[in-house]
Amino acid sequence: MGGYEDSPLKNENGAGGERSFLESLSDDSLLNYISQLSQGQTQALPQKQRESQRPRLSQLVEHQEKWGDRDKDHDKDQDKDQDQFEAQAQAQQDEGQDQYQYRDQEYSRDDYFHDKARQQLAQDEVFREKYGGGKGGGIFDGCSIYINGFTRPGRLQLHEMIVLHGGRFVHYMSAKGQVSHIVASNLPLKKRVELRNYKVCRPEWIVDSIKTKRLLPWQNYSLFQAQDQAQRPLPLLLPPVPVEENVVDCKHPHFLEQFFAHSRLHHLSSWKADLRAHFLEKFIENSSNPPPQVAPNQFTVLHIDFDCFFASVAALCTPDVDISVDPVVVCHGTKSSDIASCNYVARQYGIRNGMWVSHAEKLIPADVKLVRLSYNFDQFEVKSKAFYQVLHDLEFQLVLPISIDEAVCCVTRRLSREQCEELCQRVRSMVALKTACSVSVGCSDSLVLARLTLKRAKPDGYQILTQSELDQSFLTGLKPRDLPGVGPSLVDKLETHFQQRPLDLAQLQESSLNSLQRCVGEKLGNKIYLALRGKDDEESAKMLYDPQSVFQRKSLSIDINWGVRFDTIHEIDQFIDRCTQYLTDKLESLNRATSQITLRVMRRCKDEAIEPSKYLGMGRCDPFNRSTRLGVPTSEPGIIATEVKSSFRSLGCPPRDLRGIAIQFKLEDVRKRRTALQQQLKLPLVDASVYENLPQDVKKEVGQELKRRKIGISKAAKAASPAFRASSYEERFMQELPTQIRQEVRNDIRITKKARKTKLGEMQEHILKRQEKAKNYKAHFLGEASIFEPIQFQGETRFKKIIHMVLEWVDGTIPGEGPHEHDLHLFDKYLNRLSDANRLPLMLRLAKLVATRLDLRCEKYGSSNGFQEWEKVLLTVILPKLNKNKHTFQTVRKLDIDFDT
DNA sequence: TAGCGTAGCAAG
DNA sequence: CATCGCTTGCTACGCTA
Repeated sequence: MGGYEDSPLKNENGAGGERSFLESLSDDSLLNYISQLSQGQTQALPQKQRESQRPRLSQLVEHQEKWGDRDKDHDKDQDKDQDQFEAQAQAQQDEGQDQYQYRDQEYSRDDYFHDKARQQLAQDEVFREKYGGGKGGGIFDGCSIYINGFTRPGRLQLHEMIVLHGGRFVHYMSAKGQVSHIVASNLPLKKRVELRNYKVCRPEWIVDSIKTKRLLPWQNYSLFQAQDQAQRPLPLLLPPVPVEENVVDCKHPHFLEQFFAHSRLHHLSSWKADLRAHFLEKFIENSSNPPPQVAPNQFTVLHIDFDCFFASVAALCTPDVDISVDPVVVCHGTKSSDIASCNYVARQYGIRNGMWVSHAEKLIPADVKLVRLSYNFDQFEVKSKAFYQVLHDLEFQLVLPISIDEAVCCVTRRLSREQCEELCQRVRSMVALKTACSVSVGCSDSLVLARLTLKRAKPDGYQILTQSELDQSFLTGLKPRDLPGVGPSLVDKLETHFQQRPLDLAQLQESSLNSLQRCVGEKLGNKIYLALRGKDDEESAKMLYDPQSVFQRKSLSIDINWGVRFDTIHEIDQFIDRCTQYLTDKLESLNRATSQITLRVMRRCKDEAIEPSKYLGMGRCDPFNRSTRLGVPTSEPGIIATEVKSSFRSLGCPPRDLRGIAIQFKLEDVRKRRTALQQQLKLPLVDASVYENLPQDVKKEVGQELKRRKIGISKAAKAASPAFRASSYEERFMQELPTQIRQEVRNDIRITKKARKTKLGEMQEHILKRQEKAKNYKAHFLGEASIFEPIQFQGETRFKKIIHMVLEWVDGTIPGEGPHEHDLHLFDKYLNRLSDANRLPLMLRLAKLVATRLDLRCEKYGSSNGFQEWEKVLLTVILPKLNKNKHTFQTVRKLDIDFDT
């Protein structure tokens, strides 16, 4: 089984930006190709040749068999489709809204576009012969040119010029490697980024080359240079664009980055994750040595923690601030800004961490000045590093990271009181020496007591107490809140349950296990019961006995609950895309995958002000959760984003009421992954013997490509026949739909298939059942921005009727002048509404049907204005809509249809 | 009764 | 100016097969 190190090939575009031949293949084609190579059926071409000739395996291997009688069958298929349509339409006439109908469409790869491309190549040839373009010796010999968007001169004229002068006119950007030049007059930013590695030039390149009768250097006509110059602001009219430093608009592409850069909580979380990862790394590295086994009750632990870490470090970095005299707080602002950390002088006035600055100001006497310091995240890291270095140098058997400023250190034997004293003092003086900050230390023979003694030791001190020394007097001064795992909510529960406010730990110790469990639940009750006796519960002790499992990452998530203000679902979609990208990048670097995604949406409470008192804060919100199982682990941003967007819609939160978003991935178990799962879940595998048989020169390349795609090489797979197990395209297609839609499609297929075979009665029963279900579903989810709102076109909401209408419209206008502008505008609006509602399958189906229609009429009307107009509509209106959601577009890419225009 | 999805909580 | 309310993991609880 090959390892899965970080993929070196990720997005690695070579000069010229061409994808390598292997990269351009779909998984199936790749596997097919490998197996053929292995059997010597396909000639392994040298790199150069492969690049230029670029055999379309998809065509060679899979099309050929079907090609012959495909055209003949086409009309028949179409009729059959229509019949099915009618049958369903009939059966569902009374349902009124059959919006969720999808049909078992064959989205096979031998599609309109391939047929079309073939035909057009042939046409070009005819054209060239007819008008006597140079056979060889043409100006554009060897150039494959693609025209993007509106140009001047127009597409048709350029097409003619290119073909007549020996060039190849590329109609669709299906495999980007096939294109040598792209001609465009203007490109939107997104496109520019996408195509930045291509030779993109203005149409004048073609015109001028023909004029001068030689191929001019394309660089002189580079579109990007021209556009960059055009976009540069005039120096006097516009003020210099400031470097955007503080982006607080969540619609801005760099919002996440900016927000995180300033968020203390984000820093705390990621520091913690880093520390844990680092710990694991070391732990595994050292596991060749005898691993530090902690025997039950035979250890000493020190819980070590900085005194008001942020405040101390920030004060150290600021001259004229004395942490022992001035009341210091660390915060961003002056009013509704959270206090991240305050020193003990400030605490004397009742100021606490988490309090708003405005509140703190009120607590301070008029003659005292509250010192507000800003965060210095870099310095926090520096101090923390020094801190952990000290701990490592002290040669504890275990240094368990709790957070940036806090650690639990373990000695795997019981130390005498004197030894404990010495150790505590040693730690404190060493840290003070290296960081100029004070830490406090709690020391005991259990984790929980170390934690409690630490509380007592603060600030700037240490305390030692063993389980046997624990008595009433120690507990008397402590509150339930001091127990680990007990927060405000549990305190309230306990105080209510025991009718004692405030509640003392000494009192609580007297209550029975049973009583505690009734109050807070089984496990928590037990945990508190044990803690009051100085003992660790099993869950907490795991940290000592099996730190590896405790520190192993089990989930990955992103939470944004500040600055979230959107107006439209598109903006939210974009935001989801960015969040997903952020997470999948991490997934990639962790080399892990997810198969369960949870979306949490924070929605403004009905009675909460639009703008809460905290600047850009979330205010009071209602949370909504939705989780989805993918069935197959993935790290593909496209698949994941589709899923999340779908979940978002199903929660029906109006865009303007959104105040927070969280996306969480449950991670696959690291040990089970890749071996058992791959086989169980039918991920494609390449047989090791097949791989071994590959010619040497290709083997390495193929190996890298397989790794990039996370396709395993299996020694176990059957040596002989099917070299891989790849699911059908239909299945693949389904895999990439949002689960919710997928379920509907599946359901539909099942019903259609069954209805074909079974008796009328059964069919009706099914339909009744489904109607019922659909009704319930609908009742549940009807709301703003729901995906289930009926979408109208020409006063019609039934999709099958709409399809009929559109097809009639297409048919009726092809022989003439094409669609009327007004009609087109209405159609465009309808498509937008579909797109807004994420009704991808409907859009796909519509696109596919129009494409098929054009295909059918091509022979007869191919040269008519109407046909060409419609072709333009397909390429510039319909398909770009599918492209708009790049993530869903993936589905399409896999099918080898390229919807780029 | 196990397993699932959702919600809530605590921690730093 | 404001302000940067994250992220992980456990537990409880209600529901359903």
